[in-house]
Parts: sequence; structure tokens; C-alpha cells
Amino acid sequence: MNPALIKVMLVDDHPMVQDGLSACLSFYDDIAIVGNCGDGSAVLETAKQCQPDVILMDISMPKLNGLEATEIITESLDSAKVLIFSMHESAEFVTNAVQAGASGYILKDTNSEEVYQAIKSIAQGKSYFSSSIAKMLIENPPAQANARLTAREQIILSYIAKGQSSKDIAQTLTISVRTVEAHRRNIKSKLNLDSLAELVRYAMNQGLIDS
Amino acid sequence: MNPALIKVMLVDDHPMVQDGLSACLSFYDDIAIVGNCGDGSAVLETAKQCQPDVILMDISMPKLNGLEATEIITESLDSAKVLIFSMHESAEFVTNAVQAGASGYILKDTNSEEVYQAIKSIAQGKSYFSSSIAKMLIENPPAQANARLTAREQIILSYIAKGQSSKDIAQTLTISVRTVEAHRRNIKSKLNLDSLAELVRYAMNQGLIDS
DNA sequence: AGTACAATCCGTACTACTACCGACATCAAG
DNA sequence: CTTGATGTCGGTAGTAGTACGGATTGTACT
Repeated sequence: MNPALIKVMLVDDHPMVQDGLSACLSFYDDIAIVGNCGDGSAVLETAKQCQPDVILMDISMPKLNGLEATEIITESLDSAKVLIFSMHESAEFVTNAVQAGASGYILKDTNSEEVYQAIKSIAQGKSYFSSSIAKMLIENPPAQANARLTAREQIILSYIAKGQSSKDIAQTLTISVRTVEAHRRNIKSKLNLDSLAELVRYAMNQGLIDS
Repeated sequence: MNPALIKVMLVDDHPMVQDGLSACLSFYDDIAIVGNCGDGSAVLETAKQCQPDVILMDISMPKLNGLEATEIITESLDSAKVLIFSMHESAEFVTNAVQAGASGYILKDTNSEEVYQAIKSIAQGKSYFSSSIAKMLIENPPAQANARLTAREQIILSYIAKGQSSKDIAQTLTISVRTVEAHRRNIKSKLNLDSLAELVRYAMNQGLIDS
């Protein structure tokens, strides 16, 4: 077998994206698509059969999501590197992915040349991130350190995201409105979010409230 | 020119999806990709140049979203039919798309054969909906009569949920702040939702914005 | 022609939230 | 014991959104 051949496995629930990737990557002689799988729950099984070098994984999938799948893969098969292929350009997603064991993170709006480069890097044991991701990590870098909300702040945020006004929250928690407003300000400043709408979305993505 | 040739234009902000569609549709002799466009804001211009028969449009895009773009297209170019290509499988979303002037609605997890069939139907002036969409529309059909937002209201709501203020939205759409506020009130009253937070959650659940 | 609805716009008064500034008590860690 | 983080509270001024009250235009259906 050609030692330079990189075996790639695709995990994405959109057949169109799979087809697109297959089509684009087929132009490169040193890449072989050895398998694909439309659902995170079958990833491990398929990966064991295909023995891929690189797994190109969508992050948002029904049933088992990409992060969980990544964790399972990186724990069970250290031969396979995971490259996340996501449409989400948020610091949380990227850091979560890295913590789950992903070696790289590229956006769905990257072109095929960059996908190819990313796969090559990952296969060589390097990491790879979309330039916009790298830029984003540089521009608002600490994020996580500063972004960690205190327990109290999370409670306040959950009430905010449920639609309660500062006054309501103050009454519920029997504290002053000013205190609630102070927490509000601190939360926004920590998360670097301006609008209430963004707070709500953050809370939903963090699972602080039910959808 | 071959009269049976269907000219298709793609509108999607993910190059991979575009490439995937191009690759899949290139197998069919009676379909020609005459243009593509990665952003809703350039749709009308591109469409005027390409004169497509069918526009395959993603619904969630940065800047100008698919619903707005669909409205613009169907008002300006009656030669072009719009086929929505979405990952969102919700009744409201489909009816919204239809109200905006779309002739069909297919899901991103459909295979290329179905996409081809859908394009054929649309080009013949028929409508086309993914079978799962049709099934869903039968199973929970009417939704709330009161809850159905107009196309304009959906557009406003999407901006609200993105975190824009009424002033911002007014500037973006070049209408008065009072108009935006009026829409705001109508939306809340129709949906029977009091707080901004609930509006945001509604918008997210309806897929009007990305998570 | 009449009705209904969507979309546009305005005035005024009120409430909620924001952006500054400040303070003080507690408690854990260096 | 000092320092820092957290949680608590306040003044003041400004901005954003709400709750009434209206109005006009255009389209679409009866």
C-alpha cells in the first residue's frame, strides 16, 4: 500500500456535504475516502472497519453529536485523528472540540484546497485551524478564562434567558434590583456580548435553560 | 439552445454544499449550473445576469437571509422559481417559505436523485416538497392561526433575535423606527410572548437564526 | 365597491435597561 | 495580613422598548 496515501473517513448527516467533499477530495491523488457515515452513533464501528488516518466530522448531528463522537474516537482509536468540519464560528465550540480531542477545526465555508491542506496537516500529526478561527482566537483570546461565570451569575443569566426582568429576578432572589443589574453588566462584560438576544442564545447553547 | 435544458443557480454560503450540488447535478444532462452566489445580498444581481429557471436557495445565510432573498426574487423575476434547500424541518418554516414565494422546499438530508426530481418539478411550474415535509404538514398541519407571522414580521424577528435594536433594524431595512416597533408589538401579540428572551428562543426553535 | 389585512408612520407618557461613577462585607488564598 | 474575587447596594443620566392612542397606503379577496 502506498504509504503516502491518507485514508479519510467522512461523518456528516447531509448527503450533499458528503458528496461534495468526496467530489472535491477525489482530485487529490494522495487522499482516499475509505468510508463515510451519516450518524455519530455508528462512527466507532465504521472507524474500526475502515481504519482511517483522518476523520472529517460534522459537529451538529442528530442522535450522537460530533463532540461526543470525537471523544469516543480519540479515546478508542489513537491512530485516527479527528478534524472538525463545522459551520459554527464560536470560541466555545472550538475549545470544546479541542478538549474532546480534535486535532483541527475548519469551517464549512472554506474551499476544497484548504480542506485538503487541513487533512494533510492533521495526517502528519500537526493541528490545523481555519484562518478565521485562528484570527478569532487571537482577537478575543482569553474568552474561557474571563468567560467563566460564577455560580451566582449563571443563576442570574438563567432567569434573564427565561425572560424575567431585573425587577422580577430581584424579587425572586430577594436582592436589590441594582445587584441584579450589576450581575447583568458583569455577565455581558465577561462574555463580551452586547445584546440580550446574544445572552439568551449563549444560555441556550450552554444548556442553562431548556429550549 | 436546448429547450429542455434547465438553468439552475445556487445560493448557499457553504462552498462545500455548492460543490456538492454542482458535482451531483453535473451527472444529469438536462441541468446546467449557470451561476452561484454565496450571499443573499448579491442574489438579485446574479440572477439577472444568469437568468436561471430555478434558484436553489439555502435559507440561513449571513447578511440577507433566504426568506428575504426569496421575496426579492419572486417579486422581481417571475421567470425564476425558488426551491428552498434547508436543514430545518418545521411546519412554520415551510409555510413561511411558501408565503415568501418559494415553489418548493427540500431538506439537506435528501439525496441527489430527489434534488434532481425537485428541480425538474419546479422547472415545470409544479411545486415540490420533501416527502418528510409533506408528511409533517399532514400530521401537524394548521399550527396556530394566530401565530402565523407574515414574511415581514419574520424578517424583523430574525434581526431582533440576532441582537439588533429597533433602531439598527430600521436603518438596515431603511424604514422608520416606529414601523419596526409596530412589527415588534404585532409579533409579540401574535405569538403571545412578552419578553425579548422568549422571542429569541422562538426564533431559534423556528430556525430563523443560527444557534 | 367594500372589507380585511399588511405595512408603513406619528405623538406621548411610562418603564426597563445601560453606562458611567461609586461603596462595603465576606471569604479564600498568597 | 493584605489582596483579590464575589456578592451586595446606591446615584445619575441617558438610551431602548412598551402601551396607549391614532393615521395612511396598497393589495387581495368577496
